[in-house]
Amino acid sequence: MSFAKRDDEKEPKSTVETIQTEILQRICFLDYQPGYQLKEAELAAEFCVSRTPVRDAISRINHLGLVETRNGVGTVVVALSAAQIRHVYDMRLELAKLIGTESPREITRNDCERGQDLLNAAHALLLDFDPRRYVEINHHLHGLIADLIGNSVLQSFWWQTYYQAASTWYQVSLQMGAEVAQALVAELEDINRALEHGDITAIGFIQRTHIGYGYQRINLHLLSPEAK
Amino acid sequence: MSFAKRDDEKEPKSTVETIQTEILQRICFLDYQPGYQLKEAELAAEFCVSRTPVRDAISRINHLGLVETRNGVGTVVVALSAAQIRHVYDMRLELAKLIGTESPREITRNDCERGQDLLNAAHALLLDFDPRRYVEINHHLHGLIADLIGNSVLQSFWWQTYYQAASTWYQVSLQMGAEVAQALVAELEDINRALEHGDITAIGFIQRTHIGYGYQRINLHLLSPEAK
DNA sequence: AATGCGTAAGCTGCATGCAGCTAGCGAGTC
DNA sequence: GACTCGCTAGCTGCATGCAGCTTACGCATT
Repeated sequence: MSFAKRDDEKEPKSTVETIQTEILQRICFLDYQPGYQLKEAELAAEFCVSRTPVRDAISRINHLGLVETRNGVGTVVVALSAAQIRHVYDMRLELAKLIGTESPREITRNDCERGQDLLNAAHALLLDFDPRRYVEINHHLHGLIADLIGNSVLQSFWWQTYYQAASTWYQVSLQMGAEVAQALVAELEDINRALEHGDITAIGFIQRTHIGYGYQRINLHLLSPEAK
Repeated sequence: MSFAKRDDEKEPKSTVETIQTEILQRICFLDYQPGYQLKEAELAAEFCVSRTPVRDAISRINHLGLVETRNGVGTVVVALSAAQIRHVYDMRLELAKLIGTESPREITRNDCERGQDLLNAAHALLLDFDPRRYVEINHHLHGLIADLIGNSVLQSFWWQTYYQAASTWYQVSLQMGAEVAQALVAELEDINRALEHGDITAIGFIQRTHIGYGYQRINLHLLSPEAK
């Protein structure tokens, strides 16, 4: 099981993996919005490589369903339908319940420190909100929790649904602004409490709760934007 | 969500997808056993294409964790550890429970007929057992059930765990012989009953039950072969 | 002015050649 | 005889060129 990608792991990643992660982040952070056309030659020039590794990276992202490549046309970032977003969130709700049960690993002192760092960063966000920073903190929080999952298959699935859902978060944060920061602080406080107690099962349920909240926000601000 | 692969869909598949499916089946059917070294040039010659599409196909299979590519060495079929097999089965047990709940589609007359065909094929297997035929029927049964899943993310995950577990089934069928055919007949009888009643939730639980039986067989015959 | 067609530009899919890496074998040395 | 070093065969990673497909623009016709 090797597809649980992390962007802060220490070992040097291959060229293709680097490009893949970069493109993925640009999609999640909405640098590439739905409908944007990725051109292999363009990306190849930017990363100073040939089209071959770029093609490879895009081909892998295809598996997540975030882009669609058509011959003679190009690779476009897909706009997930309301039904697909619901499917992703339904699965995340179910997967969250399994985090605590599927052979988790022990919580270490290091985990607690990472949680505290993230909480501090979230507090800073309350004073000076920045959508990109918000998504970055979310990203690190996801990495922290994914690391606790012992079942490698579940870990992989958890990452896959994360990437599929991430861009919607960013859209919401653009519309709601600092409001989402408060929700993030609340989530991190809950999670830090659970980390201190070494209670992974609780972390799963906390995640499940806040995923539910997040989906409510998406329903209000994306799928029914007239209610804004 | 485009990675729910089927080998019997009607639309013409691209070269890369064809090669990918073929290699995947060879791994699942143990034509390529763990440790076998896939050579791009060799496969390219066999499929009468260049190394490029073969590389692409192998790269995609990498996501399933079934092969591992190392520079200068080659691509070898990995042997899943006992822990990984357990992880896959644990996840399949959980996913099976969701089949009936995550927005399934309606059961049609066609589904029932496909189920009957498979049952007949399984009955034939009782008289003249053939391990490959056994796996093929299992494969079609999986396709039938995966088609009933309405949640595209769950459908994708269901296929992913299927490919990760399939090769272990084949190993067991080689050791147990006709015995597994009886289990397959029993499973298909249960599933056909549920199909006739249009009860998808039941199908999920039936799958869950028989996945449990399958894991027991694997524990007996693969992970503790001395108990044979 | 509207419509149909042809053509060209731009993109992806694939083939091929070369560079870099790895492993294994054999010669040389202690 | 055992061990070490170097070389070579074979593989993957990447660059580049060409063919095929798609789209859009412009021109001619009605």
